[in-house]
Amino acid sequence: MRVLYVITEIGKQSLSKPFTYLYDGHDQVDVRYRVMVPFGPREIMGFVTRVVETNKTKKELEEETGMPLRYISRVIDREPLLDDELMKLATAVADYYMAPLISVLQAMLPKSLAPRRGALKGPKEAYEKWVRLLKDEEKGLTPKQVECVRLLKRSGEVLKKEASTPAVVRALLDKGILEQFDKPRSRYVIPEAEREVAHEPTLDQRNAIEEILSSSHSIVLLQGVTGSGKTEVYLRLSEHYLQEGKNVLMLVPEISLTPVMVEYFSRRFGRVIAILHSGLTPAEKYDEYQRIKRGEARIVVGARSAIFAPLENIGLIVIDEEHVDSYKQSTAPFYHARETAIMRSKINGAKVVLGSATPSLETKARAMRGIYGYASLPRRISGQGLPTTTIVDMRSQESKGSVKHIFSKQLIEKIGEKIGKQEQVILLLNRRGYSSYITCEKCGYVFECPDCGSPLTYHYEDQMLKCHHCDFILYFPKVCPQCGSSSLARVGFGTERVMKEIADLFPSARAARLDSDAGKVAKNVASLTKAFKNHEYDILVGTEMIAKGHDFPLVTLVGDVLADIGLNLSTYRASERTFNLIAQAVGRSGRAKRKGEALIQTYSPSHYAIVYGAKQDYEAFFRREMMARKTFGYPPYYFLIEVRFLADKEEKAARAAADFKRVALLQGFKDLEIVGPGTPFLSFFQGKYRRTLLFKYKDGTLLRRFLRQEVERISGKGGVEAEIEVDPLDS
DNA sequence: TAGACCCAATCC
DNA sequence: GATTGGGTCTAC
Repeated sequence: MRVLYVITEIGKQSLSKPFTYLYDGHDQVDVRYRVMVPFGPREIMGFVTRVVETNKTKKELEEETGMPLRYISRVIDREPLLDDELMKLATAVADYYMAPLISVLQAMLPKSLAPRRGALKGPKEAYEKWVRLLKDEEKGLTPKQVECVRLLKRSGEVLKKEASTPAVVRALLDKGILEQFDKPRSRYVIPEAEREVAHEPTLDQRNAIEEILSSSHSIVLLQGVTGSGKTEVYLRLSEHYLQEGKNVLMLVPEISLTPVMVEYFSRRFGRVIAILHSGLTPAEKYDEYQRIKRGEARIVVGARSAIFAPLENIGLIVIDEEHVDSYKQSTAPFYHARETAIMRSKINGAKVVLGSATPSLETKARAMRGIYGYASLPRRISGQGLPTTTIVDMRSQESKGSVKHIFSKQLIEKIGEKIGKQEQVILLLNRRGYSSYITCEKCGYVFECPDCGSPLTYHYEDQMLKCHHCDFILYFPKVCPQCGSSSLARVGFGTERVMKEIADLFPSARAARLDSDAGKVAKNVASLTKAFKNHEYDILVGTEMIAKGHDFPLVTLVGDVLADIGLNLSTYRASERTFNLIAQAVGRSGRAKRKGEALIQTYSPSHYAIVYGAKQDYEAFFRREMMARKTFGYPPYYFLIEVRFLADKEEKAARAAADFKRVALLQGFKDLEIVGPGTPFLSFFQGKYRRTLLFKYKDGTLLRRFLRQEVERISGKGGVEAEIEVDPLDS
């Protein structure tokens, strides 16, 4: 007889302890195996964390534990689900982020291998489902269905899962408006890129490589200005570790940046690369996962979740653009890929390289204190200096009626000049849609999202009002629902509006737009960037998506249409984000032979994030921002943990938060400040009211234990759910 | 007073 | 997360 300790697939704080089951069958079963277990009246999946062999009978064991024990229903795996290294990593992540271990396991494995029931009907099929439009009809459809129809009208054939939510697609298929068809799965075949002959690294690059390899630190910050050739350093380092027989994990901040990185690596190293990110179809992801596990790949390139790749014998982990927020998962277990990489290197001894032109304050501070090693690339590889930047004070621009111009005179002149010279222009505006909100000029009514209360953004392309925070959408109505007036004003502007202004001002210019609306379908991002690179367009308009990573040699002007967006967000990182975005955007300009220029339009021309961003003066920004962090008690001087309370009644959430704070204060922790109870930006969302408490502390050993216990204790009681996020970025 | 409905405790 | 059972409300 074997006693199995099993954690269940239910990733809830209150259920994160192991349950005890019995097994006397003949199948192989051990720790790290998945099993099906009876759980109350039903059957769920579990994951074995401990096995004890015994000669005792069921009865004796039940007497011993003082509760009735049940037998597991069956064993699922034929071998352990994870190797020792990944299991240790999962435990470390669960521990640090105070998350249920099962939720970490679920986050790190492909759906069909995760410990959850859904994995049983997992996707191992060799094809994938696509949809296309059968008839162009919108009558009698819900807004979401219409949105889907219009997307297909624009994009043609689309992967089923990219078209819309499953329910919407199902409905449209039933109505005969869409048709579904199978395409052979395009297993991500790495394009057999022509092998390049590696050119000589520059002196700076050689120094950086030498510094990283000889550093006694296992974690090294590689700080290099935009266009300084960080990628070449990654490639050279990879070559070094591959030659030593070690493998390489290469992380990029976004899925859309993987193809570029894959191309660099495949040109240098051929086909030993695997790709891992959440944009792959389930079948592709399963394939790649197994391929890595079988040892067929030496290099894994991917986004956040690729930090959990089952790659063995890793010698090097690179986190490119380590400062980017998307490395932090915004749902449980809320892990950060950079911190996870560091945990992994402690387990497997790999070297971690954190690359950035504008490192996060945390990373830079640790490098300066000697906790991390440091290497730098101070010059651009082209020999070009950084672009000349100009800050344009929009307050002094003439007004056209009551509406401010979107473009200053200076920017219009510059755009004309550049496209006249057959050079390219990037216009950055970190806001999607046409106008930021719609208001009635008669009664002042503002269209708001009924689900979360934020204003709805008007989208010209499909004539819809959309919520940018949840997935609510609505037809653009002709009249005000409050007073019936038809004078609805479109206030504020987004990327769609910029496109329209460009079309009016420069009718002959070829302009393209790239944001997450246009890039909804993954292939669009790749084809648009490629087309722009080939000079099929003169102007590229987009959100921060276009500011990162890409190398467009013909771009000599970057215009930041409104740098203030984001500066007023209620997060302690508002300045850092604004600075990063400006610095990254400016860095897109003049990367090749021709000198670049950048123009920053703003209503806060003296804000330090904008001034230093325009100058790309990272060091000055760092010093100034560190002062602010120290004064206000934020990272890297203090650690943060946010506890959120969700309930169906506002008072319940508020009461739970207040009670929690009172209990916490009674503990008398030193150097602890509790901010709140606060009302988060989305105070009502998905049918739940929210309140938050922010814990700011220096030494968390006792506090962390208390928080975990207390959250576990109150969670699920009195209709309130509590949730912990360690190191929140948005507080 | 039976049936509908809601909530929250329980799951090994 | 899903189920159940108990408590309370409601309609006749």
